[in-house]
Amino acid sequence: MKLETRKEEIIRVAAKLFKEKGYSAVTMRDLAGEMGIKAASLYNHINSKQDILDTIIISLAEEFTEGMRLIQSSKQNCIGKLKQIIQLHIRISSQNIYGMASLNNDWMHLKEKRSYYKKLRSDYEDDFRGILKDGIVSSEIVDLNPEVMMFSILTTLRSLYIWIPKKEDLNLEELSSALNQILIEGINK
Amino acid sequence: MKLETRKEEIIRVAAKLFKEKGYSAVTMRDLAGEMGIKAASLYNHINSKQDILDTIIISLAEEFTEGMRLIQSSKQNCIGKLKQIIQLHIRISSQNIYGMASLNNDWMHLKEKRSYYKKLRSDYEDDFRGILKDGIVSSEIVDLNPEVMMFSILTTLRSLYIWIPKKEDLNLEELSSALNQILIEGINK
DNA sequence: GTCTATAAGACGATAGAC
DNA sequence: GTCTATCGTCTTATAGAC
Repeated sequence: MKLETRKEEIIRVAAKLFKEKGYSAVTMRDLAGEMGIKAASLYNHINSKQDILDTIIISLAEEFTEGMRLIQSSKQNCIGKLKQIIQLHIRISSQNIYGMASLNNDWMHLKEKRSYYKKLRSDYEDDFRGILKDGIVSSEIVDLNPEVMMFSILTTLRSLYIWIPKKEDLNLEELSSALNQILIEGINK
Repeated sequence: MKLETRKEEIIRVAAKLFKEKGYSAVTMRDLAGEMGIKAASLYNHINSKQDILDTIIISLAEEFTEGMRLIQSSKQNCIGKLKQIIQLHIRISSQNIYGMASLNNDWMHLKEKRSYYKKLRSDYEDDFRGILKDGIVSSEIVDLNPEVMMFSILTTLRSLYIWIPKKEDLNLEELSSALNQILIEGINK
């Protein structure tokens, strides 16, 4: 297991603070204090506050893009792909709880990388929508507005970072199984 | 129809800016600029930036609390109450798209009112969970982890403010009907 | 009700010593 | 790699003229 560099430590601690207060409300002095050093010392490892946010968000967004690429290339039906998407979100979210908060809430503070991020997100949603539309055509899923279906499932998955740390007694296999049922079969008996 | 006071206008415009950039990233100069006046002039109508946020968030949180109180006092089964909760979120969210963003993303920037807000939210979730648990006991809904069911439904409803303005061609009755089906019956055919 | 001027401090970031 | 000192700018908010 590779040791964490100082730069990686800064990014990890920054993501934790960004989750608590949001990017704009976290100062370089806050971050330095949490690291046990002075604010000026941070600049020996990173270029700017903006760079930290860029790194956190873009690396996560690319991870989702790569995950979706693998799912798309697998030969499965709609329900199978949806279950894999649920798995993908649980895996990435549980591995990077703090970063997921920035991805969801602070992407608007990206500058040069903002349009790139929006392209990745938009492509991801296009793939997701395509899977649902295929499922409607093949009669695997109900013929309801695919936009509303995607919205409902995706917002649940995008909020996992809030709930996973609050329910530590709930293991990830149990969560995965419950979400598969709830999101796909519903809660009605 | 009552005319909007200057103070109400400031709060409405502030909520719009808070949705776009978050509370911390919006300056009083931004807000004044959007109003067509100077920043100092704002203080003739409001006490502080903090007060604006307090007003936006607490009034919405109390609206949800009151809505839940009415639903609880109505004699309905679990599914009936859930459908009313869906209606409640659609109604409040569509009437105050901008404010919902602050309620969801900027509540951590409350100061004196923060614990009051957290109490309202926690009570709301307790009521929601209670409805689901009753539904499990009466065999109306499936016997899955009520925490995960609540998480899934509630995060979808709490994110409505993002999606409603993006899908203006989708009217609210259609949205309501689709959400009832998706959240309760699932998407499986 | 809006303005100009300004207080008092916090902000991101840099220079240069050690 | 961290420090002290500091720059130039932006921040919320107030005082007082009109």
